[in-house]
Amino acid sequence: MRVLYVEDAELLAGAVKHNLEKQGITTDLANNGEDGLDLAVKDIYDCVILDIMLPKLSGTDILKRMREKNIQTPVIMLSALSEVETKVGHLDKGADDYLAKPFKTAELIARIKAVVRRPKTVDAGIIKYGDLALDKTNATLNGEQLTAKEVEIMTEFMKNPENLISKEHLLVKVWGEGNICDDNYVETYISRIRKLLKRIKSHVKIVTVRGLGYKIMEK
Amino acid sequence: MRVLYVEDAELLAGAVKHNLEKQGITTDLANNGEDGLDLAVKDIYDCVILDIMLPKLSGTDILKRMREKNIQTPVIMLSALSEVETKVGHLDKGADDYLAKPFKTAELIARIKAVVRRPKTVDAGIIKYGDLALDKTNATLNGEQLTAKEVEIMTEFMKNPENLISKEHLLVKVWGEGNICDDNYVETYISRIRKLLKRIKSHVKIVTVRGLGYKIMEK
DNA sequence: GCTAGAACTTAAACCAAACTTAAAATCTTT
DNA sequence: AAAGATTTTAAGTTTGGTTTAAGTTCTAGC
Repeated sequence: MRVLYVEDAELLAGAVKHNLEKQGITTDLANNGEDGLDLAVKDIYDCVILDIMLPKLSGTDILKRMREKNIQTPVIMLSALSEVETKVGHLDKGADDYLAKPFKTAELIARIKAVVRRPKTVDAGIIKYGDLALDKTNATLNGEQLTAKEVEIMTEFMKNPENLISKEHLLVKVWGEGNICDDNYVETYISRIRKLLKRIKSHVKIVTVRGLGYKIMEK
Repeated sequence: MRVLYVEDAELLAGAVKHNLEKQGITTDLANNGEDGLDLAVKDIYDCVILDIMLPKLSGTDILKRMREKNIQTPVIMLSALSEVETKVGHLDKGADDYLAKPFKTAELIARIKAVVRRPKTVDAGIIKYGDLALDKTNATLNGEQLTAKEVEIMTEFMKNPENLISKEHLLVKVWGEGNICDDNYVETYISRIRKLLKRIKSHVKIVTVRGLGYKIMEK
């Protein structure tokens, strides 16, 4: 088991690391938010423990960025503040548990185990942009069922939000290199997807850039 | 959302019930362990909240009996004691979360939501979804006898409710890696299972996602 | 404001994927 | 070894995503 602990109080961090490792939990430390986010993104951990008050980037921000990047590692938030609202807020923002400072290492270990033991969300192939969430594994956009081609097109847009994507690019990615290219394929599907976006009342729009292609933007 | 709250301090129980219901969470109350266990066994809840110190049967006992009976409803334990060991112990015995008294209702609500949101634990012999209960040890679905292959297929669906499952996945899981793959195996069985679902008048449907696979959903 | 090319929309046709059914083969049980 | 249950095979049918095509609307440049 391997965890990341992002904490600026170095004395505390060292003590916790020592205690966790006594229990066989390898612990990486970061003493500021930027380094923490960096490690959380680069390396694979079983669990990430985030202090909220941190230099450079708060724990809340790290959590947010991680989930944006689609990293679904379990996260436990730590804070000296015991305000209930904060707790509620974090759990809703994608944290898996919350622990108030000061805490006993035994309790932290229990929480880590509980959180790691939970079955993984099957493989969160979810890409988010604006108010949209594309679930590639389930082929749904905000819960609406999509067809295979619709998924592939939306993937291209959502992987490159606000970036121009040419019809040729879509033809290659979705229909494959070999096939004869007819822009009307793309146009037909764009039309259908726009209808869908309107139906689900999304604020995200597919904008046409005449002669060049399309891009998605928030209204 | 519907929860059961087992608590002998009636004043507290009433207040919590009131606050939960304000948030749209239907709350059943029991003021002793026996009634609590009874309700937990008979009715279907999204979450069960157990005080530990209770007349007749302790919260710990209720938890134990529930898990023995293979009821996998999420459980949150409450206690005035804040000893870490107790917390650790309960989490290891199958509780899903732990909250120390006194607590604020907002915090309880956050925990309930977090715990309900988690994907279901499955290893157990009985898996439930919607109005279906698949008993793997007896090979029955709502009492109807199933064949071995039918059980395995339903297991895959019910372990991942509302999630897309491809034919290839089913072929591997049910027929094994080595075998020659013919989608028609899956199709014939899906057809039979659909007939069965109709016969028992279940609200659960197997939905086809053309080109991608199947998923189960409540009508 | 006119025009031509680009982009959009719609509906119908097509065809591979999915469904159903029943009979043959295989495995189990007595 | 026969009876019964389950699984596999096969063939005919249906369905719906994709393609095709035709008509309409938009937009940039004159």
